[in-house]
Amino acid sequence: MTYQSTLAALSDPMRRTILERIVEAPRSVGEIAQDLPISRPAVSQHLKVLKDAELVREERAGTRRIYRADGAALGELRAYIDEMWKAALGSFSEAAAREGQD
Amino acid sequence: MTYQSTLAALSDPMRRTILERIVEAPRSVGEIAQDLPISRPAVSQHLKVLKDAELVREERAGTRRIYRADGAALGELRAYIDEMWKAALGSFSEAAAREGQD
DNA sequence: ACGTACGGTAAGCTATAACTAACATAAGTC
DNA sequence: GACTTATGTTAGTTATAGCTTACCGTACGT
Repeated sequence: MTYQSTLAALSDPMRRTILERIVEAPRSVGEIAQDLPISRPAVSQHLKVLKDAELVREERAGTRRIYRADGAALGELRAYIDEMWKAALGSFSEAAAREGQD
Repeated sequence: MTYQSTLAALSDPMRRTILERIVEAPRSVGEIAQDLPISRPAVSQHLKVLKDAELVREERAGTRRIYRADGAALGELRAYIDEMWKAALGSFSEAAAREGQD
């Protein structure tokens, strides 16, 4: 159930946008906030959620803080989704087979 | 951006529990509600969300409705997570390499 | 030491998600 | 056609997520 925080973090579109920027390249809070239609504190709050979910790591550089993507949490979520995906496909192909047979 | 509804649906723990049951085997609403600590209408509402997200298909059988897992939406989400995961690993290994080099 | 830049924190507001209880609907049963 | 079973729908409540504004802390430059 480690992926609870991961899924909760990713369910917000603004947070996904932020994470996508960070994944593309490590960035400071200011850089991230610059292009977004929300205030800098709002970005800070989103970053806290991402950091708590371990989707992102904070790295201090003087007065700035650089945020960098962390793959571990995504890896766990990936495994979970993958498992369910395979199981769901099985359920679906069963249904297809049954329909074809009738 | 098709995975917005998928992620929103999966972000709720109760909904994940419900989906996991359905993935394990197709079930009726009553069967699902039986083991859960929430009311049957609540289950119905969760199922609506799962159905709207196309994580689940409804199949009528007399007065009952059987819910079955649908792999398509999970597949799309899987691809998205996978892409980000790879990119995040890249970002992380860069950092590791940089640390090793210093 | 003072000023400035960068960013986290707190308080307060608003929208919405998740739940229950009560009602509505639809399909089999006699 | 009334009765029952199985499920969706509506109304109303409560908790919480996400936002903004205002404030606080910390590091660097002079």
